[in-house]
Amino acid sequence: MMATSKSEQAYTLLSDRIASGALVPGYRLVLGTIAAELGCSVVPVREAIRKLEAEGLVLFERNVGATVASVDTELYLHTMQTLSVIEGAATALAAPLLTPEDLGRARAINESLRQTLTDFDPRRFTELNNQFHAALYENCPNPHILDLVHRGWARLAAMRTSSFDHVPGRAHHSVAEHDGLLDLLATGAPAEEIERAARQHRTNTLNAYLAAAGQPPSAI
Amino acid sequence: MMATSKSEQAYTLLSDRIASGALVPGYRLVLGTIAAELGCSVVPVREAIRKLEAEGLVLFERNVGATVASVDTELYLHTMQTLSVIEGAATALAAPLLTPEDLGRARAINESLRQTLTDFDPRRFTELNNQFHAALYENCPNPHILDLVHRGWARLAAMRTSSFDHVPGRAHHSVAEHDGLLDLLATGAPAEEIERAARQHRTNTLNAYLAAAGQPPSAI
DNA sequence: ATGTACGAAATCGTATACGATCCATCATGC
DNA sequence: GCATGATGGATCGTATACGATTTCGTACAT
Repeated sequence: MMATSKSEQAYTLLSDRIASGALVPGYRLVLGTIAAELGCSVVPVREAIRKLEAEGLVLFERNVGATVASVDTELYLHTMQTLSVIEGAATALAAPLLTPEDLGRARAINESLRQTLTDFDPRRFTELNNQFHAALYENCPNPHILDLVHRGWARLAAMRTSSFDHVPGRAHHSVAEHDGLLDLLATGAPAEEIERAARQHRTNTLNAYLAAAGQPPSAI
Repeated sequence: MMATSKSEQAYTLLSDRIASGALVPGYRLVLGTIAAELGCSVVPVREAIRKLEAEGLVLFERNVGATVASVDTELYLHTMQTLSVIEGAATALAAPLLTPEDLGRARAINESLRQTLTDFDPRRFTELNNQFHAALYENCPNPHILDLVHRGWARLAAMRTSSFDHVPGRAHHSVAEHDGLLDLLATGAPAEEIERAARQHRTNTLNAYLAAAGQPPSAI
């Protein structure tokens, strides 16, 4: 009858809205309101919020309520740093399993990225950029690492604000670095080298943000 | 009146029991039973289980129920691999903040470890080993990474089985590798080098397990 | 004007209740 | 004997209800 439970529906709904930015950080999540909108009672909504809390997407205060995790520059940058580490590992682990078709798709996506550079649209760039990296690490044989990458992205998406959407010139470098990464993968470079390159690519972006925030570059 | 909510009590209770091994993997968590034991209704227990599910400690199947995440050799090893990556990064990031006192404490713990080698007790060794590593990475400036390390340990503790408690000879190597790591830290080696050493140390343990399971060593 | 006390409204936390679903057991037919 | 289908019990999923707690506005005293 019902394919998914109401608590899962609530979880998906809220999760999507936070990721899409429809629910801005700091927004107050009132149980009754959400329940009314979903056409259910508060119990499933509470469960959904508990899950979101465990993932760090919302803050839950006893007897006060839940709010979308607030934008915290520091946390945002820390999450990026974490992601650079995890995604580097994921890419290295997935590399031996990449088929020529996978690489071809990744190259095609990167060409699309290159085209967006002339008429830059941050949202589209981010979207394609995610697709590019996902293509490289998606068949990582360690599901645990893959899960962490996905969670990391969810957090970043939830916290993304206009102030971080674009660092001038970074997009051009990014596309070029993608080329380098693809070449490494095509030549079957050792795992360690791939990991270093993938992480460095992410760290470069992180450092661009850090520099914009007047902070020293990442130590790793 | 009530310091913590019942759902948090339930969460803590179950979390502790799983970590301590009192609840073995595969154990069926029946809402009503747990609720009765806690002296509360099922609603808070459900919330607690949702949180545990989000952390990967329990499996939750719709209309069927929750079970403690089952022992899965593959998942166990994957979690170790993940931890080697995260903990390496955490150690590298924490290294510049280590005080001589911190290093002294770590050395003392490693000496305790060395002493246990003569009359080997796997449980005590594991406990001290955790203390040693925690001393090195505990003041990692990236709370997100630190959180992942803690969660990784919780998962490993929850899944630990007798079959993985001990790989012959590994403990001796481990203590020696600790010495090497301490020396690196004392001389203020670059972050990259520390990360590699910390990760390699973990990867060696992982590979010992993999070898025992007749599998090839980790690629990273 | 500022701070405090109080009361009302909003919201949370959880017990209870009951329908929905699943699983095990047993009966039935082949 | 084995497959198939019915039945009862166990368990889950969630609506509802109500007490507990916080928050906010208002009145009052300083």
